Amino acid sequence: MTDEEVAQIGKALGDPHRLAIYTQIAQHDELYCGEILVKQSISAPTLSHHLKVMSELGLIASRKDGLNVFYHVVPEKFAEYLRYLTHLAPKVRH
Amino acid sequence: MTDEEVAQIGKALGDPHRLAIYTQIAQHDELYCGEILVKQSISAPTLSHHLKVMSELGLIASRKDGLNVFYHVVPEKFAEYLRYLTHLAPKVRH
DNA sequence: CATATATTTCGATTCCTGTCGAAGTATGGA
DNA sequence: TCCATACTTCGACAGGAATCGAAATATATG
Repeated sequence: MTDEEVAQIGKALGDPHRLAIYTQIAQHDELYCGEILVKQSISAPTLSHHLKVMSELGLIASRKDGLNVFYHVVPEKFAEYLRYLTHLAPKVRH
Repeated sequence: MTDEEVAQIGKALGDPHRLAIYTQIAQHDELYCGEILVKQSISAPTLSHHLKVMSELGLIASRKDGLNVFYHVVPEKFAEYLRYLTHLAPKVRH
C-alpha cells in the first residue's frame, strides 16, 4: 500500500458522513442504500457519491440484487490501512 | 475520542504532505522546522500551516529553543485514533 | 542597538469537495 | 407496455483547504 493510497483512505474516512456510513456498513454483513439512507441525514445523491468514493478506494464493495444495491466493507483494505499506520513510526508504541 | 475528532485526524493524515511530515517527525525524537523543510518540497509557510493543523489536533507538540521550534509526535493521540478504528466494527478482524 | 536567522501570520489565489435538485438508468410488477 | 421504485449521474453552487510571497515576530549575535 502506497503512501498516496494511505492518504486517500485517510481523507475518505476523514469526512464525518463517510466515517458514519462506513461504520454503519461495517456493523452489518451488508446493507442496501435505502437502509443506509434512513440512518444518515443526507440526500440520496450525496450518499451515492460517498459510496462511490469509498468503493473506488476498495474500502467497500457492492452487489446488485433487483432494485437494491447491497454494500459491504472490505476488511482486508481496512486492515491494510491500520497496518500501515501501525508501522508508520517505529518509535510510536501501541 | 469523538467521531468528529476521529474524522478530523483522518483528514489531517489524509493530506500527502501532512502524512509525510508526521511520518518524518515520528521517526525521530524531535525535529525542528528547518530539518523538516529540507526533506519536504513545500514552502516554509505551508509547512508551518500543516504543523499548526496537526498541533491543534494534538497529533504533535512543540517546544521552542532559541530560534528553533522542535516538533515531536504525541503517540497517545495516534494510539487513540488507531484504537477507535480498530474497534469501529466488531465484524472487521485484524 | 543593528542585523541576521527561524518561524509564523497575513492576504490572495486557485483548486477541491460536499451538497442537492433534476434528470437519467435499471429493474420489477401490473 | 407502462409505471413505480431504487439508485446513479449530471450540473451547479458554496464553502473549505493548500499554496505561496510578503510582511510580521521573536531571538540570537556582533
